[in-house]
Amino acid sequence: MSSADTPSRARGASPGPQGARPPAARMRGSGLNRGDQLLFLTDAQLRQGVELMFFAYRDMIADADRVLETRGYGRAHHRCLHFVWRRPGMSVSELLDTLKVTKQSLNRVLRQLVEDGMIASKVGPSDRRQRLLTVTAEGEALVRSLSDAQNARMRRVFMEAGAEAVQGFKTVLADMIDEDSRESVLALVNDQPGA
Amino acid sequence: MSSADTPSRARGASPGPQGARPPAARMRGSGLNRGDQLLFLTDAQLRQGVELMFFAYRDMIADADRVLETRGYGRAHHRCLHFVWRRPGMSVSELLDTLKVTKQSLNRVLRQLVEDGMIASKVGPSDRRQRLLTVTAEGEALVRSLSDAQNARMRRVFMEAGAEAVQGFKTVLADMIDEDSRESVLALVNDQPGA
DNA sequence: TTGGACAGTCAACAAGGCTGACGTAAAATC
DNA sequence: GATTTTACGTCAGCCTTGTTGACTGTCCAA
Repeated sequence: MSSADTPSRARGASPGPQGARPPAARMRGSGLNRGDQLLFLTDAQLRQGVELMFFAYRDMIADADRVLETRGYGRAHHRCLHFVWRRPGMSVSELLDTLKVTKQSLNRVLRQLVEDGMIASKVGPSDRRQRLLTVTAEGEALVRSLSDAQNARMRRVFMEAGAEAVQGFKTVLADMIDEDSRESVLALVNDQPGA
Repeated sequence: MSSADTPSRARGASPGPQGARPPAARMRGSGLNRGDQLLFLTDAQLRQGVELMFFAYRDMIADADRVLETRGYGRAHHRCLHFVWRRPGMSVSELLDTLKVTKQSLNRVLRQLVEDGMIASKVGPSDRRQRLLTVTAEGEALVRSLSDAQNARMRRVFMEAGAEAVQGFKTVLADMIDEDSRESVLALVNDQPGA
């Protein structure tokens, strides 16, 4: 009620009831009037975006959770392991920056992973205050099984949705990242593992 | 390395380095060969999808967090409040189903919200075992300020990305939801607040 | 050489998940 | 009518993962 159907700082165009799944209303560039153009900016549409993020993220993360609990690890371990794998040799503070948690919080899981032989930590050659992190062979095996679990879902979804939808998906998500960190985050995301 | 560039149970087509932001490679339906068609299904592309979900979700949730901490509430309160607002008069067990947490976990935050006068709980008229939940005027004001915070980001993103990208974004997220619950979740998401 | 800045560690606490056990009332079933 | 099932609340205790505060070790510049 109230502001739910207002045109979001833009213009008036009531969304009206739409079936449980809008059948890919392929609106091409120029074949629509001003009202249609802004239809996707109503508060109801924005709320749908937020809610979809919640449900999709929850179910996506669950795939990895099932693998993690067999090892006695949590999501924090997963994130830590993943990004060290992505950027071998990164320092603790670099990892801190990408994860945006406190160093004390990170340290707990990092210590476990090092003790378990998943991550190797060695003193930086130029700056001996730093600990440079790499995943061990065992750690890489775990990373692989974790990403396999999540990739299976992604692969199915991408396949069903098609290349064009995937492109839109990535465009929107990239824009959603905080502007301050967007450039560096996208540099990490788009970095090829083999390069 | 290793399986990172393999064509994902499909075919071989190496992605190769691509600039920090693929400039909207608008591949229309039929103007591409088999290799191009499957380019978006490489493991590297799938990994990007997962990572983008992580970063976008993190930054999106942060908007609401800033509002919540001024009230002394957490994300659990937010979720609870939001879905009661979306489905006024829902029972505790219905809320349990949508949130997928245990009743003990929910009960802790729900009790607080009722005590604080954000949510009203009254005995069900037909089944007196049930507690039917609604948000109070005060609760609705909080919901509003929370969604305002998140909608601001969504609005900017949707505006910048355009209707077509938003369509793709929603298609992919909807497909990402567990198949068992997808239908009921989408019914909730697509339900118009005013209806 | 000394004081600040930085990297990382240890300790304690809080939020919010979880399981298990138990109680109570109401509904459903036998 | 007696029994079982369901809906909900609650107590107790555990775990993960976030927080702040206090601390050590290292580097560098005044």
